Parts: sequence; C-alpha cells; structure tokens
Amino acid sequence: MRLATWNVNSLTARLPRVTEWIEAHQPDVLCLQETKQADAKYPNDVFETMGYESAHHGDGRWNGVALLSRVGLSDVVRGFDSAEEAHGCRIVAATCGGVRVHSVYVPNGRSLDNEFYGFKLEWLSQLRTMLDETCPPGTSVAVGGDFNVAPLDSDVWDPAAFEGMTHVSEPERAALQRVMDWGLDDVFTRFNAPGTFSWWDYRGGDFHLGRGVRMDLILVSPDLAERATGSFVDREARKTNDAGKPSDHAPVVVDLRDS
DNA sequence: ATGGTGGCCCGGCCA
Repeated sequence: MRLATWNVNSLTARLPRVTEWIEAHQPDVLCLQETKQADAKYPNDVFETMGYESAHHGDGRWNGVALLSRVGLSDVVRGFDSAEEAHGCRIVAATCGGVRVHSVYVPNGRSLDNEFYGFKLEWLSQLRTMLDETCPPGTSVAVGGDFNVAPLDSDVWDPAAFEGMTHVSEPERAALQRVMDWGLDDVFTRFNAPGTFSWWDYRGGDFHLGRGVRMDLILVSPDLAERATGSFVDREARKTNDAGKPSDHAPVVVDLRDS
C-alpha cells in the first residue's frame, strides 16, 4: 500500500498537477491539505474517473482537507468530534484498506506571541484526544499531513534562522510528541538523510538554495511501521512544469508491504 | 535593507 500526503496550496490552481502526480505515482491513499475549496467545488468526478473515492472537508477559501482512496473509504469523520473547530476544516478521517487514515492541516501558529500559536497547541492536543477516543489500541493508524512543525533541528535548513520562530519551538514539538506518543512512528527518518525537506518558501528562491523545512509527515502505528519498505519526497513536484506552477510543498510518500 | 512569491479574489489576508 502506498500512502501519500501533499499540501497542494489550492486544489483549484493545482488540479492538473495533482492528477498528473497521481497518474505517475499511483498512491493507494492520498491526503491533501489546503484545497481552499468548499465541498461543492471539490472535483469529486475527476478523481472518481481515476478510480478514487474521496472525502473532502472544506468550507471556502481557507484550509480544506481531503482523503482520496482506491482501497475503500468508509466511516468518514470531518473535523473534531469534541468541539466545533474555531478555524475549521483541518482534519478528515476515514478507514481505507483497513487503516484509519487522517488527513491533517495543523494550524500555522503565525508567531510565538500570536493567539494562533496557542490555537496550534490546542489543536494538536485535540488531535491526540481524537486518536484516543476513536482508535482503540491495536488499530492500524496513519496520520498524514502538513503538521507545521519541524520535529528535529535537522528538519530546517538553518536552525539559527529559526530561533524564536514557530515550527521549531519546544512547546509545539512537545505537542507533536504527545500525538506520536499515542504510538505513531515517523518512518520517513529511517529511509532519508537528515536535511531532506518537504517545503520551501516561494520567496527568495529558497527551493533552489536548498532552504527548506520538513513539516509534512506520515505518522503510522507500529504494525504499519513494521511493514514500511520505503519513504521519499518527490522534489520534482516542487518545480514548475507543463501542468502549471508548483505548490510550495512537495508530496511525501510511505510504502507498505502487504500484511 | 523590513523585501521576496503565490493564491485567495480585487484590497488585504494568509502562508
């Protein structure tokens, strides 16, 4: 089973790139973030024609997440069950091929002194609560998405440049660790050298200068981690091509052998 | 030297 996650920075703008990427890389399950669409605008038919069922959770111009699956898609949950999302449409979950999959778009946080930073920490806490409440021990779980947290100092191009910034602060790393402490493994690190990034700022030619961050993660439960045969970032998707401009994020993939 | 780019949708927000 091939799992993938990709923050597409507008599915409207990126649809040709997304369909091209699916054709080329054949994910079984694909988590999308920042579709920036209402549910009514989501191109369900396009993906259905390609053999994918979808669950989308979006209400307009901000955020928006989706799950695409060609191995079944059932028991869809949109948003957190416990509370109305204050800045919503950041999580959708479904069971795909026997795995409880979550597509997440963790709040950015903006800056350490911003109220949205507190919201980011609270959101990660709610994610842990959702796992506790909906995934009994032994459940096969995958959480893929844009976490807006770099787990390690080696996940940013220059730790000194990030001092005092979001994405690297101790509290948000601790909040991410709390999610992982449910029993989730960042298997990407087993297959890739430190300094392998998934996001590069559009500004300043950062992609070409190698100034990136790894903030897009696919976290999996131990049974899936044991089945992992590889994981990679598709840097080609960060480059402009005939199908249009790129997102500022590149897709991340995890491959699992059959159970 | 307080920028830069891109997407929302058309002045400003958000990343």
